[in-house]
Amino acid sequence: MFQLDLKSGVPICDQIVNGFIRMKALGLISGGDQMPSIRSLAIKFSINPNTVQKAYAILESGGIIYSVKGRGSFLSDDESAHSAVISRAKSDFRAAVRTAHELGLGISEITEVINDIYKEEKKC
Amino acid sequence: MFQLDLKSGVPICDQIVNGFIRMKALGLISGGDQMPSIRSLAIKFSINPNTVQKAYAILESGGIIYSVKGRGSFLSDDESAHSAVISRAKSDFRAAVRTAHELGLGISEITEVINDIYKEEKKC
DNA sequence: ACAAGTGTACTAACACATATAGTACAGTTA
DNA sequence: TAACTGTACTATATGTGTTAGTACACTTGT
Repeated sequence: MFQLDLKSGVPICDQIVNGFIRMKALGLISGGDQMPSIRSLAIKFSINPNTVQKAYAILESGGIIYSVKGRGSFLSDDESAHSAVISRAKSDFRAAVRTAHELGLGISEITEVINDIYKEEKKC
Repeated sequence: MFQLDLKSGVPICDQIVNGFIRMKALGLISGGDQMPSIRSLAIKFSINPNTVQKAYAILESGGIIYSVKGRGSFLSDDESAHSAVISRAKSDFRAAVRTAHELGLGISEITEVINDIYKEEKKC
């Protein structure tokens, strides 16, 4: 399970959303798996249930999970929903690159950062 | 001179800060150059002078510019201040890459975005 | 049937950041 | 002196994020 950084400035609900997407991407969870209940996750993270609910609502609006009243929330089998979220992440990343470009970062410095973080994949 | 996107969600003061840093990086302005006055820039962009003042305060706190009461604001000669800001931008970009990596974006998708935005530089 | 757990849907309040509006003061320059 | 400059306030409005509390409908296990 992922962790939260309450003082990072990143909205908690976004951290929860990204946490589950990351777990899906890493194969730690897969389609059909039951999500933690809203209340239990709120207790675990010592945050408000409404915040978890908001995160789950975001995940459900994106088709990443589906919820059944009285039963719980489950990870969707729909791979296209997951890839759509990845597409949105790509869009966010594009904005970050654009900002870096505007501030004068050269392509060499950019690729340096990329290679640093993706070094494991490059070895393959 | 750069332009503002009032509906981008990016704070206006940040856009102003980044705009001048970008101009410095591109060589459009250099150390000792006089900055536009707070009021004139506010009129030019049709925004509140306080917003410009906040942007200038950020730039001054970072050593990018210095202000003289009654005379105006001027671009600093201190290159280390500018490089420090670039360093911070690099750090922010690193965080964005890390997020993209965590969400499962492959290096091919990453490089695709990079090449798209830096295409002009690649031609050189 | 009952209790416990589940998602869902509200309203209210608070904190914070952003931006606007207006005013005032101190210093410089022509 | 007039017009410009930066600086420093207060106040207001807006939007977002979070917390708090309540209520309802549904499912599951006993």
